[in-house]
Amino acid sequence: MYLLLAAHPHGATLQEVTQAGDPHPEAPEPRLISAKELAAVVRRLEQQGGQPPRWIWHRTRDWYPALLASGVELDRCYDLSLCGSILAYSQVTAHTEYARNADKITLDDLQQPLRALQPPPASAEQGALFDDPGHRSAPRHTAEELRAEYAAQQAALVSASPADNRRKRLQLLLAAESAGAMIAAEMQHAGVPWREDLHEQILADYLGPRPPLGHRPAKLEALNTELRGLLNSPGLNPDSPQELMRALHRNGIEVKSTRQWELQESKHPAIEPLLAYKKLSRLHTANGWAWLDAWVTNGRFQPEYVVGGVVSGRWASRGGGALQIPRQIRGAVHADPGHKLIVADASQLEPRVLVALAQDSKMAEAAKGKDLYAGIAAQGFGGDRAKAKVALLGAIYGATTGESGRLMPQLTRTYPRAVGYVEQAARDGEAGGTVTTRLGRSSPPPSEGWFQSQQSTTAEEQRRADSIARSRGRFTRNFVVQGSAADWAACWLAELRRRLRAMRADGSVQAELVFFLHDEVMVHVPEAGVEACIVAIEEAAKAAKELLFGPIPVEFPVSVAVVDSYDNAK
DNA sequence: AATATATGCGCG
DNA sequence: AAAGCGCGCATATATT
Repeated sequence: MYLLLAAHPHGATLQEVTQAGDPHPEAPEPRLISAKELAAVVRRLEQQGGQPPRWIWHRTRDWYPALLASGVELDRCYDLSLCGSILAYSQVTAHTEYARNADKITLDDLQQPLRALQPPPASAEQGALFDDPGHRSAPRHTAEELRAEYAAQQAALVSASPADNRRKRLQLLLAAESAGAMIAAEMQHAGVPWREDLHEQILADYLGPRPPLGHRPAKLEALNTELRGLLNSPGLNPDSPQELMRALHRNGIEVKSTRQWELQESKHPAIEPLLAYKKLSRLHTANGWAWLDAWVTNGRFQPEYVVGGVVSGRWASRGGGALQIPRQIRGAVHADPGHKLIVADASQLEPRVLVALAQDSKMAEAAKGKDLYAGIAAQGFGGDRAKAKVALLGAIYGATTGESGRLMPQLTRTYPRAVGYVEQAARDGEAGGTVTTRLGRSSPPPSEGWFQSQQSTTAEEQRRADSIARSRGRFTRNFVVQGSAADWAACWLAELRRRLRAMRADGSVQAELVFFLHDEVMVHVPEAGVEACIVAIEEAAKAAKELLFGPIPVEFPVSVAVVDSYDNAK
């Protein structure tokens, strides 16, 4: 059953449609549901017997958080905004009317938030918000508009070529992207278990007691005093790069910037305390007491995950820097009593994805073991694992200089197919073309300005144009690998969600997905459910590989850690 | 005073 | 200007 939900000034319009997006011939007319009764109606439809419906809506993040807050969890959805973005740009559907009209319909339009249904009436009193005229505005999209949009998207999908399973894979991508949107909302709803007391202990150990507002913590203050002495700069504020640079120069430390890596080169006695200051200052400003106050509530860190926030298909995030939780404070991420955290990450995901994409059998040989870099080292780098790693990552990122640049010819000799694959992607990008991930997400085309920049006349302009072209080549080179890895991760996540939901439904294991970061997931689970969860994580990884690549002889191993505290994972 | 850009650093 | 991709955030600094 396909149920379309559209915003309405007084709540929502519900309409049953066919898979293709036509009005359902036997279903009743579209039905108006008040904001107040929405959650209950959705729950009833979700739980009536048989296969749960697929909810079709403009944007998952406008609807789902409120439903979750009301205790309603759904099985499947179709996110018109996210799927529309993919279909509008995908080369798999580039020939369709949908793609041609895309900039008219379109993304700008689709990505505007719907204002009609504001966040959840979590309680009866808050429901009153809806009666406040100030919060009411006409919805941007009627049910009919959304139905037509859905029908157009399905038509585009159906007219994609079935050859080589491209259509099937694109369909899979749309399903995975929509599932990802639900998972993102569910993870935000659940939050990462965060022990404020442990976090404060960590801060106290590194920085000293919590200082009054606007003051440096004791340890930073002490380091600052030491620095001022060592650099003969009594008024120095080391947080000011300009002041710091001048002070360093006065003391004969000839750096061009105040970055760590450059400072490390100097032997001056002020360097050590300076680096220590920078390290601690970073902790204080980025994840100190202010961070804790702002982002952790009732023992949970609840960042917003932005599905579709990165063109490659990776997720972005908002609030609290969820994608950059530093190692220093991971000890504060701690399972509830009687629970464990299962932290699983896909080992060396991007290189393995490259192996599968390029069908490089020689590199697949190297990828047989758990440690791909060791395998590569044994085959072509005299057993030097570090070298092998630098070379391979350099190929994926487009390194031209430095050690990894120098190692490229050696890598190319041993693995012409794998290197050839990313080289081709780079050349496509340099020429202004677009590239596509395994499941069919395409890189955005260059802007018109880009093509203009390539029409250069003078030698100086030409140099600049080449540099811009190469930069785009590095982007497309990386896009095919990073984006296909994101395809894999999306399927992994969706498959894992399915399994966890099944276990929750049969009452066996109450496990929750609480964190996701590119190639890593965290599940919070009662101790008794740990084994079942590990199986689910591993099975989901296998399933993801099959879905993307079929039965090819490339493994995507996951490393799993069962811990009380995140800092004990890997 | 408000807003935009640069710097630096954290994560994958 | 860290070789070489992607992101977010806090602070300093520049611009209006």
